[in-house]
Amino acid sequence: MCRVESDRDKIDEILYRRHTGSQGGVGQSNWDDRMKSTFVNRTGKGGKLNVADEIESRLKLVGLMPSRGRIPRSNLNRLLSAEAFRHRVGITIAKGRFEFTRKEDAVLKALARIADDLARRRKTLDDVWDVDRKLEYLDELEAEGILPTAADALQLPKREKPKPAKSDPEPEFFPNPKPIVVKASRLQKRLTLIPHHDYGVAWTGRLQRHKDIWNELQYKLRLEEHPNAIAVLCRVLLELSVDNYIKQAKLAAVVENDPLAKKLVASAENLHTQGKINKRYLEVVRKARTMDAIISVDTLNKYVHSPNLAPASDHLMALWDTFADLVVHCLNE
DNA sequence: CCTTTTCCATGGTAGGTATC
DNA sequence: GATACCTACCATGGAAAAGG
Repeated sequence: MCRVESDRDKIDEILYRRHTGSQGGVGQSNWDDRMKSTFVNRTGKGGKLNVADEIESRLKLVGLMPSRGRIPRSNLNRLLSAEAFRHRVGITIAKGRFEFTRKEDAVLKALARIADDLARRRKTLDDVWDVDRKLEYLDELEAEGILPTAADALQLPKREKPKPAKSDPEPEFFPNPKPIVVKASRLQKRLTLIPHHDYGVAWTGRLQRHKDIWNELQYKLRLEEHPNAIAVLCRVLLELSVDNYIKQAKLAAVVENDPLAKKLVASAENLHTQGKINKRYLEVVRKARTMDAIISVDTLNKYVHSPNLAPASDHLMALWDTFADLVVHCLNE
C-alpha cells in the first residue's frame, strides 16, 4: 500500500489511525507504547493536558496574551512542571484537571506577566533550566508583587454538585497558602512518619540528600517496623533542613555547631520576621523544642546512644506534625 | 558558529487489577 | 480483605535539533 500526501497534518492523521488502533485494533501495526506516546505527544492528540496550552487559551480568553511574539510553550511547561511551582502562581493540575488555587484574575495577571517575559525573551531557557533558577525567577516575581498572595485565596468554592454517594465531612477549601494538602485520607491508618501529601517542597540539586531522607520517611520506613530508624532520621532531617535554611538565608546568629534547639528557634524567628510563619507557630516551636528529647538533646551522637530512647509512633507523628511546616519552609529557602 | 528550543531516557510514584 | 504485581503517568535534566 502506498499513498502520497503533502500535508503533514493529514499524514499524522492517517498514521494516528493506523498505529494507535481505530477499529478495535484492526490494522494496527506494532508500535510499542513508548513509540505511540512519542507520536501522540508530537501530534498533540493525547488527551493529556498541556499546562502551557491551557494557560495560553485562558489568556487568550481575557485578552492578556503577550502583545508580541509567541509563548515558548516548552519553557513555560518547564517552569511549571512541578506542583510546587504551580502552586506559587496559583494553579494546579492535580487530578488531571487544570484549576486555579487563587482568585482567577490575580493568577491570570501573574501568568500574563510570565508569558510576556518568555515571549519577549526577557526570560529564556537559561532562567528556567533547573529548580534553582526557577526558584530565583519566581522569587523575583514575588518580590515585585506579581504573584498571587494569601489575600487572593479562594472563597469556599460553592459545592454545586452535592454528591449523594459521598458523606465527605470536611469541605475542601484551600487552607492557608503554601502547602496545599491535597486530601487527608484519614480513612487509612497512617503508616509512615510523613503522610503522603504533597508538601510542595521544591527539591533543588543541593537538597538531594534531604530528598532521599524525606522519601524514606514518606514512603519506605513503616512506623511500626522501624521506629528507631525513623526517630533518628527524623532528627537528621530536622537538622539538615535547618542547616540549609541557616546557610541559604545567611543567618549570622547561629553556626552549624550550635545545638539543634538553638538553630530551630533562630530559623523560626527569622522566618517570622520574613512573614513566612505567624507568631503562633513561632511560639509553638519555641515551646516544643524544650519538651522533646529528640530536639533538646544536643548532638545526634548523644541521641543515638541514649539508652532510654524508645520512640512511640504516635509521639513521632505528633513531633512531625509540629515541625512539618518549619521543615518545608527551611527546605524551600 | 553559538544560543535557544524541543525531545526523550531515566528513575521514580500512584493507583488499578489479579491472585491468594 | 490483603497482598503482589502491573501499567500509566510524572519530574528532571542532558542530548539533539532548530534558529539566528
